[in-house]
Amino acid sequence: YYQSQRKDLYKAAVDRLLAEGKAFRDYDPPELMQADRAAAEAAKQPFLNIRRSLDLTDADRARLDAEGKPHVVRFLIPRDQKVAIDDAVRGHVEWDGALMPDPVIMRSNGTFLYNFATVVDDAQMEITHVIRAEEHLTNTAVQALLHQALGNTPPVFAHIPFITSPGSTKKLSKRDVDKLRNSPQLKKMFDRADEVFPQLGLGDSKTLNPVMVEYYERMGYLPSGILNALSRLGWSLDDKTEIMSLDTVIQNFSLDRIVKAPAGLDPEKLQSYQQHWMNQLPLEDKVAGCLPFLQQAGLVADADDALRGLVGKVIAAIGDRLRVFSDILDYKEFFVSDDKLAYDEKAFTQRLRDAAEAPGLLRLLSEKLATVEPFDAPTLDAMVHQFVEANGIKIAQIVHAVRISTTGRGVGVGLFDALAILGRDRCQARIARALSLLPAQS
RNA sequence: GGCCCGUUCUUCCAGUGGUUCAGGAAACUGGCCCCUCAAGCCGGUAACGCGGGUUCAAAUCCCGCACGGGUCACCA
Repeated sequence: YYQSQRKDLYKAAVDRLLAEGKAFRDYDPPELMQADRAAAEAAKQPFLNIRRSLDLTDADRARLDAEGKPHVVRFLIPRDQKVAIDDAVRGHVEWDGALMPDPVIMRSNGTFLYNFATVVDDAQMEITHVIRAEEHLTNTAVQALLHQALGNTPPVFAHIPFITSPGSTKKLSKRDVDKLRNSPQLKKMFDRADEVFPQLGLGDSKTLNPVMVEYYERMGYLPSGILNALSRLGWSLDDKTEIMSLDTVIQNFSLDRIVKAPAGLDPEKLQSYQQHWMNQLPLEDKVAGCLPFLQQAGLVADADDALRGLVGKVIAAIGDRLRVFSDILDYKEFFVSDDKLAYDEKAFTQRLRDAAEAPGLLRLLSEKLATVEPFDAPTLDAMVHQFVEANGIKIAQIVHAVRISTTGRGVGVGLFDALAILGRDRCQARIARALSLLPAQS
């Protein structure tokens, strides 16, 4: 709906109010009003507009109109009256009409103000509940009075708390991005944006950040995770339930369990809900969710069955380390060619360069790889343990060297899973390449 | 500044006069497990803003104070 389409409705309501003496045409120019306001402030008095135009006669108004003098229409606040609503969240809230300036309801150009249009609309559309953020609570005084003047049955109002910035009590606002960037709670999310979005060609945390809904979508968060986190902000089902699906929320939601105090977004907790719902997802859904990220990053080509199979195996190995779909980008080692594998310098040095016996053991193990049959994780696991025993070494002495040489990293999925996914040839090729990068030994 | 709203662990919630020396989750932390990182399991730390009332009994009701927030447009 557009206000511009409903002008006739608003006009009729204004005319009625005017005819009934519940509104008046105000010919005072805005500058005069501002001066009045400034004077009131200077005198430390609460501001109330001066109703000069109320003394105008019909003849005065006709003359002013003939002169082309513009006017607005103001709603005449009953200053001898109190207004009250029974808010579904906050309970009984009262205001004193004596303290409320007369609000403009129609501009001098003939258009209408939100605070008025919404009242006309709500009545005409038979709205039963107005549920909105707490920052609108003050507006409700005027709206309630307007409903009363128009003879409407007012809707039930429910003013729910807004969401605050993490670690703050202030309304979460896009205008504060720069401050938020440095907040300890949000810093990780900004940093992650800088890691992930450039790979996807989406800019960085300056273009997409955690105060924007799009951030979560582009980062590969699940709607169910976001929804769960948001649902638990300012509302609860009971004293225990944390994990909730949309259906659960729909079935159980009630206004009377909404908390009154504003709540801060907690990225850690969001992450925890997200993790839960990601773990619930069947493997094929995870594959479908991750593939677009790999493609957008240029790591894989169009999806065929073979690629889906590979991605499925990788995701299965990643397991619960996959929190959001874009996390798949942390496992590039499975998608790059052997000669393009990058090494984590620190791990490479610690596990290969500085580990005196590592190269020798690696060479031996690589030979063993040739005979592993089938080349799967359990068999590899057994073989390595045998190898460890046969050589009288500790498992740590070989495992890290294998990991860094085949995956390029010191951390990652289970080593035997990684080896099985890569397959015999690629494992041997990668080990050979890593060894070739070490200084020649006698 | 006026008006309005709010105030339970670090955070998000539970609690509507006694079954609560306040319960759950996240975070943090100790341990187990372990090829790394996670996850998982077991355990731990940690709160009723302050002051007055009312009552046999108050986190829960009342009053005041303090602090925090929202809002004060011919914006929506």
